[in-house]
Amino acid sequence: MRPVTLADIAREAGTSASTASRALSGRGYVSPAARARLLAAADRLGYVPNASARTLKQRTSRVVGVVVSDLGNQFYARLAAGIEQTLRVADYQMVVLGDNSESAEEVAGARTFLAMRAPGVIMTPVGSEATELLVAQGTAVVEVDRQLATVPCDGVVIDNELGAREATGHLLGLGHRRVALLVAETDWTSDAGRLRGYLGAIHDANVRVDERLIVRVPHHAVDTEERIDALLDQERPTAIFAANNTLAEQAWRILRRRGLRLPRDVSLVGFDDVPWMGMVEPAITVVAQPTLHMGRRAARLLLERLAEPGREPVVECLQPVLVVRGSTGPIGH
Amino acid sequence: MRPVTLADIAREAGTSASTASRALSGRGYVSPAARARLLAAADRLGYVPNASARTLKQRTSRVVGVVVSDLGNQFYARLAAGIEQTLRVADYQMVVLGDNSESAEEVAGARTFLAMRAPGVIMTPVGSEATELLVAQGTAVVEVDRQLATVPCDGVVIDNELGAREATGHLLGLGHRRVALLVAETDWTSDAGRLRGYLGAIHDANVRVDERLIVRVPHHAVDTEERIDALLDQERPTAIFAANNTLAEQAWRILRRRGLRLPRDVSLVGFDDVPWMGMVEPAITVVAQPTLHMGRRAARLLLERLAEPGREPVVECLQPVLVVRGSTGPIGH
DNA sequence: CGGCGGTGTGGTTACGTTCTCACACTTGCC
DNA sequence: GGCAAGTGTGAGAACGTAACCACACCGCCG
Repeated sequence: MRPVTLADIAREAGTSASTASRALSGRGYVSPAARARLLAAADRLGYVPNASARTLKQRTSRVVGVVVSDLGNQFYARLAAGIEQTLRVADYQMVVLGDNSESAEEVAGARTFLAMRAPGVIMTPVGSEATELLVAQGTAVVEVDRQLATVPCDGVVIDNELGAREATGHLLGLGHRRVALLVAETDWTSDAGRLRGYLGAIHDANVRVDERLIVRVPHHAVDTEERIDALLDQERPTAIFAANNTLAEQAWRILRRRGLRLPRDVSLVGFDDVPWMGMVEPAITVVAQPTLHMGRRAARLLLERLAEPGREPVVECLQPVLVVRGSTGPIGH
Repeated sequence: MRPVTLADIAREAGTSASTASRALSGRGYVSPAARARLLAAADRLGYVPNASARTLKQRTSRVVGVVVSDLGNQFYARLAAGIEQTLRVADYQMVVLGDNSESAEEVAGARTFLAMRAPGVIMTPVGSEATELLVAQGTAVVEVDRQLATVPCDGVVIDNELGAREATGHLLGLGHRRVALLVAETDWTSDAGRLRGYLGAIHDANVRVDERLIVRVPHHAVDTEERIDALLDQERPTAIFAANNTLAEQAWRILRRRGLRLPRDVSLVGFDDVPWMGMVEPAITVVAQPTLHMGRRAARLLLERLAEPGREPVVECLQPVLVVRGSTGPIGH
């Protein structure tokens, strides 16, 4: 039951371990005859290479670390799916770790990946420490969805500002003047960009920004509903722009519970298209982002960097697209 | 920039590598003074243990392999999320691989995990070969969602037959007699159980089973819509039981496109509750399964087996629960 | 006082692979 | 004929850790 080693198949084929290694890894000279004997022996004995021995010797592994906030969230799951697909065809493995949007867990994850000698890590960053740690040790890092790094590294983001600007502009174009914004209270570039886009659109329309219409919801907040309720009670917005998919869902539930009709009583725009948004009646107007594609792109960027370590950092910015559906309409009277 | 090794911190603290190893791994005698010096040195130098060296030496790793059909499907993503949560607190890492419901890819994944010397693997199996391979090499395997293993191994499933029986019984109780079944055409226990539950309920109600009402949809089928259309055109069922979340979604879309009203024109029951089902109007009656919990349970089962390898295989069967919502009602006239 | 169990330490080896090097043999070319 | 370049092979040394073993010291008891 002891696993079969290179030495075993070398003995079986009557060669040395060196030759066996060359035959199976495909590097270096091996005569066709010897190669054939070795491959046959490996197959016969059911040889499985020992990845840790290889990693130890080569000082790098075929493992790419991925750290996302929460695999349960559709957005991160799709990101991971895209990453996995791309890595798999390149014969890399994906190790997924969840931080709970906690910087400490993210750093712990980084240490884990360093321990595994992962050549690269892809993450939706929460803080900058993890990236600093990794880059300092020579690990390639790709940030996805937002940029927090204080050191140069690759990234894949979408144009949050543009997306938010279009969403808000769409509402303003329909005549809305009291447009509320629900946004996560983070120091992330994603949320900052969406806020900026919102403000920019309002400014462009020569509407006065009303701070009371901007609801900043902290992470892990338990009183999100109360905040939205308060907004509706006190500010009576005619339209709401919910800047991520969970806020959109909560807003939608509250509006429905209150019996408010979309879009007659209030218009709603979300950010990040998830299945329910296209299925409810009326369907939700949303800024859609190519999530799966972002994952694929991030993985590809990482692979490129591994192939060419000296390359200048690249930050890819993808375009979101506003999908107008039934939840938005002209302002009521 | 060479990574810091045990030897480095041993030198720094004036001890041998052996002592350093004992101090940092916590196994064996080390004087408090030496331990303190070593921990300080490790911290100062930024020591990161080399996981591959450890794995090589100990002949086992802290990595658990997970292979699911498709991370993009909410069901598998939640499963993975539950697994990851549980593994993380036990200080194991999760490597996720997607087969595309292809047995060959599943086997390739198994080889990968053997190469990584993963002590255990959790999978939603597609074939039995991968499990056989793994178990033959001494790797613990937990099957989730369905059982295909030909060798004894642990498993976490839900009572598909019961769930389907309740769903079908619910429809029959509402007076439906032409109850169609949409089910995936696989040899998986999950689908087989759901079919059995459907048949059982119909039989119990003394209704004749009409084979034409049973639509078996092959994997990767491109003509699923046509099949459902044909069912509606030719058989005019008054109720449909869609035995997984994707079939439910397709059925729902077709019904809506045709302008059929739920539940007046036709009743619809799904299997596996996903967010949109509770949000559309009317909401979809569904057999809900504790997906996240299944993932957690599977991981826990694996950890238990790793702790006690000789234990008899355990197959945990969780209970689904029928959530009655608006998509089902008394038969029209 | 001799042995004995507990404490603490370091040397050495093994884990399985890849890589470097040395060497042997074959061609081909000046 | 000799020398260079190409082809093929094996010995041996890493890679960084943990386990095993030997040893040295302490206090204690008979």
